[in-house]
Amino acid sequence: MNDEPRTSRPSKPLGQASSDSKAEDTLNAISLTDSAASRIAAKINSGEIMPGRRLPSERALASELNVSRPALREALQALQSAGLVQSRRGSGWYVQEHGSDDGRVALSSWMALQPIGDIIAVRRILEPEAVRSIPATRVTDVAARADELLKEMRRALRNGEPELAAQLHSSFHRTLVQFASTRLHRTLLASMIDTAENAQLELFRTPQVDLQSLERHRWIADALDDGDVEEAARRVAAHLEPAFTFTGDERDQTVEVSE
Amino acid sequence: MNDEPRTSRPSKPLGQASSDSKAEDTLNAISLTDSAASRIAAKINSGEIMPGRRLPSERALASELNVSRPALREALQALQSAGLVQSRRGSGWYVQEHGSDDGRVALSSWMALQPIGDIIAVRRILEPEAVRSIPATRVTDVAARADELLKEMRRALRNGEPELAAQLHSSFHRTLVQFASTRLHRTLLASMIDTAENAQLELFRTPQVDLQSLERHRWIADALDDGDVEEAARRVAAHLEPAFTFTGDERDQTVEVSE
DNA sequence: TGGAGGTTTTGGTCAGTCCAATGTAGTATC
DNA sequence: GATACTACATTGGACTGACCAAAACCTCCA
Repeated sequence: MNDEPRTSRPSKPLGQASSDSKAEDTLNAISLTDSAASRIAAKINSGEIMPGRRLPSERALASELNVSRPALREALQALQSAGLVQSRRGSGWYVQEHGSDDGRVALSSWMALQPIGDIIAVRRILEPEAVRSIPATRVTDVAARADELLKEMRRALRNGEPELAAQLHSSFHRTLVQFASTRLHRTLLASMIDTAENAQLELFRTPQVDLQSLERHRWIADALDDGDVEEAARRVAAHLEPAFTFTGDERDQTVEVSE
Repeated sequence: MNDEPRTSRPSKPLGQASSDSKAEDTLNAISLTDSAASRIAAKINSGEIMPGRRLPSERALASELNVSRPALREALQALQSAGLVQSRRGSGWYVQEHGSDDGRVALSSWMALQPIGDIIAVRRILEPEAVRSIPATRVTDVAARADELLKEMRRALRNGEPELAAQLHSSFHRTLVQFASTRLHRTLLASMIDTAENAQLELFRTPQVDLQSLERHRWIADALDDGDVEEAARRVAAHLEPAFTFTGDERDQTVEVSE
């Protein structure tokens, strides 16, 4: 077949635009898409393209990086998923601003891959701290909202709606942590709470457990009703104690080979 | 499930393409790629395709989801970036196993977008807890390694190698947290420490600050030398106090409008 | 001067084609 | 009969060229 070293693209006349493409060898060995992605990421992280600014158009970038537009688009899509860039139809690709919330999809799908037990364990560290950050002036607000959610939760459980209950349970926790001092703190917790929701669904399907759970949440809310944020934080920690939580990791379910 | 006549692809006002799917409206309104990505993610998260198993081939999946292969590939690439799936050339796309470490690239690039001040603040919560998890039997090991790193750090600073110093600084912190009880805890911290390293570089370039920093790390290591993990944890927290840290966010640099 | 309307640019999507890595079945060999 | 090798089918990787729609830009006219 082709006796040429595999560095050259098949029948591509453009050849090597850069005569010194030695450092790129390692990247080329992987995949063009990945290579393009890291080269774009490098442009961004190095500050060559500042946050908020526009990248060159797809066609321009593609020719600059010596890849086809489809390959370039795959790379951009990957970077978008990672929260590095964002596309605006008809306008261009823009470098994501610092602290923008859009990367949360990336975080969430990543978090979904983590063992639920790990998530609870880390929440046990982060969540009490977030509760401690509730301003004294807002404690009553939070307590009121928590009470409301618990009431709805009880109703949902009575009506045999475990999905709704699980959802309300997530809202309860999100309510508790809404005043975490930094956005990162809030975002991480929100993502972990969301991810845990699915697993918690199991809990709410077993009648005995769901009532226990409700009681423990009532216990937390009581502390808030008293305006005792510190005690509430302690109770949240206790609530997330491994012994109490569902570390379900049932790999033993029947795995059917669908064709 | 969805048998609506979506055949007419061009000239399709994707405004109200679907007559029945209400839940998908929001997705459909975005982009075919995104829609495909979430539909695949749904397949995975719902357990329809278990971790480790193979997805249908690109051609099959594309026709199943009523998108073209390029669009499908963009979606897959995005999911891969998020750590949900992984491709094996010539074999197929596979659902990533739980707890696999490959998603860390996604986490790191996401973390890199977060304000450095936020990162430090969250580290201040997670890092002391990780230090507390050092087993009594391993404290001397950790202490020895920490001492070693500090020595190298001092040498690097004297030799005017701030990059090396920053790197060693990261290693120091990674050493402290290596016994965090869960992988998620370790991964999050590692990612935050790495991200912070770049910002910390600034510190190590200013002679006064670098020595202060060295002193504070010495202070932490001393507690470890005494075998007092609890005290070490407290000192780590103090070390990460906002007042002490560099929250650099200089947006005021000249932004020139190229072209 | 200020819109209205057309033109250009840009991302979104598609079809068709080829290449290379992988996996497999079938054949030849011992 | 077991093993090694070859040929082929499948699959991801990549490219070309084209068209559409949204956005941005520009021109021209009132």
